[in-house]
Amino acid sequence: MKGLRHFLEQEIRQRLKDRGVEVEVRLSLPPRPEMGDYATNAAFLMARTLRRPPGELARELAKWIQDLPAIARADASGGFVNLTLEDAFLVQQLKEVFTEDPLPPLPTRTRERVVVEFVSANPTGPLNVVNARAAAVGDTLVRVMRFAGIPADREYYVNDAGGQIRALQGSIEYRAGRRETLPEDGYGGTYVADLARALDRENIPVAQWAKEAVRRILEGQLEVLRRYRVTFEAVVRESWIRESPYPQLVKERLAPYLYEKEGAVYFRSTAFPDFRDDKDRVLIRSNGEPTYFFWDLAYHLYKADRGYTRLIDLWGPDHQGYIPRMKAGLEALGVGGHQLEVMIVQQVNLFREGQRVRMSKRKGEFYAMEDLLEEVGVDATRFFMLQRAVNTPLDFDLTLARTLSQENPVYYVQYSHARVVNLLKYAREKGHAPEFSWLEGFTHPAERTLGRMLLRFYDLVQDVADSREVHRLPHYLLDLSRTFHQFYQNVRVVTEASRETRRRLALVEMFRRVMKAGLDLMGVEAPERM
RNA sequence: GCCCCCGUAGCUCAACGGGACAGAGCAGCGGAUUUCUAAUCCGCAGGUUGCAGGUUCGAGUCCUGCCGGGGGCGCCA
Repeated sequence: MKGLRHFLEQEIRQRLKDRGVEVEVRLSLPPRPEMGDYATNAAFLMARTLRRPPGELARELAKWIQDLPAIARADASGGFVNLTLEDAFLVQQLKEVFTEDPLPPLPTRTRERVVVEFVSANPTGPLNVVNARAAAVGDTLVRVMRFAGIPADREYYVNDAGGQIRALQGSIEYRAGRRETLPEDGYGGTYVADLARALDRENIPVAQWAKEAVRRILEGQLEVLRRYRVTFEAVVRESWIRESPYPQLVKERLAPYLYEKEGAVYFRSTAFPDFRDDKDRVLIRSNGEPTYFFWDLAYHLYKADRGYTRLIDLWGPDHQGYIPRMKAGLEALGVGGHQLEVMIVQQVNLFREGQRVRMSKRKGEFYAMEDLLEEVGVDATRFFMLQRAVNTPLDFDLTLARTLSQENPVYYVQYSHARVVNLLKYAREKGHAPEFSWLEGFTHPAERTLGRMLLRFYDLVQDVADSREVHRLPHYLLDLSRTFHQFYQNVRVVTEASRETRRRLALVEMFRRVMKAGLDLMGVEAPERM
């Protein structure tokens, strides 16, 4: 068991079970480090059902578990039980958990198969900054899940059919002077003019323009994403879905929930109280054209059909109201509405020199994802995008992200990696290599603090994978960096004393591995020098 | 009018099933360096968690109402 906390929780749960007590023991960090390594509120939880005072139960609980080999001390404090771990146990864990380089992912621990769909921008223009946020989150979530032993894939959906494509066609025609007016819902960006010029010059038949434009725009989007270190296991086109058997399947399976009104076919989404849709939804318009909702259901059925048991979608805030009908639809399709998990990625506000940057100018020009990568780079962009909980709006400070200095958290973290690499290199030049087996205890408090922080890594990875709270990863790495910098400040590693040097180098090497693994999960570079 | 998200230090944000004295970074002030990289470290200061009630042994977290910001309420996608 690689997660220290998860391991201890199980140990304690088992011990209590032996005493005839069943309680979901959860360990947390005590408010102040001197109180111990972990704390549990289990006594409070037991108090309710056993109808006994928590303080008393905590003392009893402490007595029951204090002789566990991992535990040096268990102190009851109020209703809490604070645990201090045995140094020997911590060291043994460190040596066991961090032996391999690079750190290996956890073994598969579920039958679930996850597909995360994100960005899925319309192929009618360049990617924007919210797409950059969704890309960072979706990609990192997949990386973390895989590392945590949950099979997961990335997917990109292309709406290359329907009204917007007609609008694109019309917009290009207009820009090429083949049409009097811009369509009402047309696109006015300069990229449309560029496309018009190119397509015209290359003598592409006018009827092919939209198709060709979509191809080029999509390629451009995927290229920007590749530069951002995001690739997809699958890119699925709506035009392909339309030709597939899935639309027919949707019609058949939804039949019991369909009715006609005013010439249109409605899906009775309100028939599923679990998902609380306000009203029934049109599936087929009165003119015979299916709605976007219909094609989207077909697409999601296709996902389930490929063996995915959990469908995670990252949507923009303007799609909030779309969730209930989609879940109801999947329920009716037999996929199960609860299999769909929608993460709403909130907006991104750009600031430069403290001033709000207007993202959309007139004529369809806007600050695009490419501009962001060019201005602040991939590392800073990914790091900043991952730092906040996805369902809260994000203020992105371009000036700060660009700053090559102390106040920039990206460099703080990267610097700790560069520093540790340099330290190991220096040691090697002096003839010292890390020796794990010589690590038997701690000779300085900062060593223990660092070791304890390292052992949180696999716990964190599992927590992030389960909770989907990707922002906890950069926060942990920031914390871990701080701990390492403190260690570095307080503990001289390379000295004349060869044995002490080499056992300290073992701890240093473990830090390097964890930091490297953590940065990899975020898709952020781990520099060797800065 | 109804639905969803957000409101925590001057600024940007944490707070892991409701848990202990609400924590970081930045900005501010004061210190540490002829370094195994100072892109670092240490210290000081900074709070009625938007407001008012409620539930609970215990609320930033749950419930109700209100205020403020954002988004949605199409036979658009």
